[in-house]
Amino acid sequence: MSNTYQPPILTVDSVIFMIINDELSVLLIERADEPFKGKWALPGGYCAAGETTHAAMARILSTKAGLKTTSLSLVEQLYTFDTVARDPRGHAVSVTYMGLGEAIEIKKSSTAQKPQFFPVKKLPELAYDHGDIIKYANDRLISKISYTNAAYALLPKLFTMTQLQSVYEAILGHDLDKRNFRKKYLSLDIVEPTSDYYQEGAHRPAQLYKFKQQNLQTHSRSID
Amino acid sequence: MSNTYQPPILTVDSVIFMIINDELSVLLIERADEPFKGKWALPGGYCAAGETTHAAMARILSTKAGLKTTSLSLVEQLYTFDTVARDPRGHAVSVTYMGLGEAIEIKKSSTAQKPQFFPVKKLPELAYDHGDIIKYANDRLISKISYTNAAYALLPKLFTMTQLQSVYEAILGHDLDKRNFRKKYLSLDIVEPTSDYYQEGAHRPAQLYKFKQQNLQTHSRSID
DNA sequence: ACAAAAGTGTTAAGAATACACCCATGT
DNA sequence: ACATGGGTGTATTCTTAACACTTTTGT
Repeated sequence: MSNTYQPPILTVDSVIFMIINDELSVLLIERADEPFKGKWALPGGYCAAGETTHAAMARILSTKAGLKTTSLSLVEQLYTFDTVARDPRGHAVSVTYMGLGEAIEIKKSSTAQKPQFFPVKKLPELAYDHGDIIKYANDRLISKISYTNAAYALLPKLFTMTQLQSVYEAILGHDLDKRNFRKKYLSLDIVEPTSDYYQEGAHRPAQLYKFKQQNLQTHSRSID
Repeated sequence: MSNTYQPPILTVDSVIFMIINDELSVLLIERADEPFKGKWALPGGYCAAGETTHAAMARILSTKAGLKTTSLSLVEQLYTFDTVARDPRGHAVSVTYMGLGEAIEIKKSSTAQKPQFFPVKKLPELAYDHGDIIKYANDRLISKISYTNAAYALLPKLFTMTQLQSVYEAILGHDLDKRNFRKKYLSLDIVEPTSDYYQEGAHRPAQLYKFKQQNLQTHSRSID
């Protein structure tokens, strides 16, 4: 309004989930400086005038975690936290995003900030309110995967029904019945079988499936 | 990062819903100045350093629309929009909130900006991207009312089953079967009958019910 | 007696759950 | 031949959906 208007500091934090060894895992960075030096934090940083929050997220992920946004198959805004006393520099507002991708190797050499994935069940000591943010993201992911095809973003293009089921089990945190899961998932009509098979180990090869759509779609019934 | 850091402009916009004459309606203000002079807009304004977005929303609703936040039984953050070219003054980020309340009279005298409720089916010409924001809020409301007790925020403490059903019909946009609605809603165990009755017109009086909880609760099955 | 909204039950179809064995492969 | 994970069907219970008449009141 007046020419003395001073906006709050605006930051962006990202919760990047991947399934690693059948566990839902989140990308964290060890803080090199105070505050919270030595603690682990979500990749985050400042959003500047003229830069969208989404662009800021992409820039920060790339520079601080060596992760290209192109490795993420699904990015969704989560929530905007008022964090009046969170940053010692004063009042800040933090826009948070959730990103999902197929498991990849992070190049540790690309930064001094040691990006690393941790299973959400075994998190280290966290900086700021990042524990709350991860909890919020995890809750959102549980509901997204229940009523949408979001699992496509955590799997390779072709995958077996067992892999798909284990993504659900990792996120929902409980086991599912194999027969019921397959029956219901196929009846949702969002995946289709391919003519390829995946052979691994001393057992029958598994048929490979793919999602009909590689973008977020809501389906009729929910999985839980 | 550096001492030359300049954050984007931060604004807050509110989508206030009430049920008026059995129609879902949204609070709008006629713009007195350019840009979009004469068009209708969501109540919104700047968020300043040291002020949380929620506090900014309360202040703006009160000063621009004469509406106290205490008239709202449920306030929920919706989404944060990057609006690079939205405000002619340059890059802005807008945090949006949805507020639900029981239908009340707005004191028009309290401001020059003519706050007024419009049915969401019959909106006037809107400023900025406020049509998109209202659509987003409406979608969120539809899903919230389907799997939570959010309807409590749009009704008086005591209400009849017919009133409750008509809240659902106004939001979902289609009619529901009276017997099935009552059976299912009662089986959710989130409302309870009182010993009071509501007598209006030349017909049998209606039993009054109340919600067991006056805060947001997720329930097991969904209404649609 | 009539108009107007309140209130109430049954049946059929669809969805969810529980549960155990055979199949194809490598060693 | 055996170990390993892949793949499949049925019976029961629960949930949803479709549908019409009686009750209570004021005029």
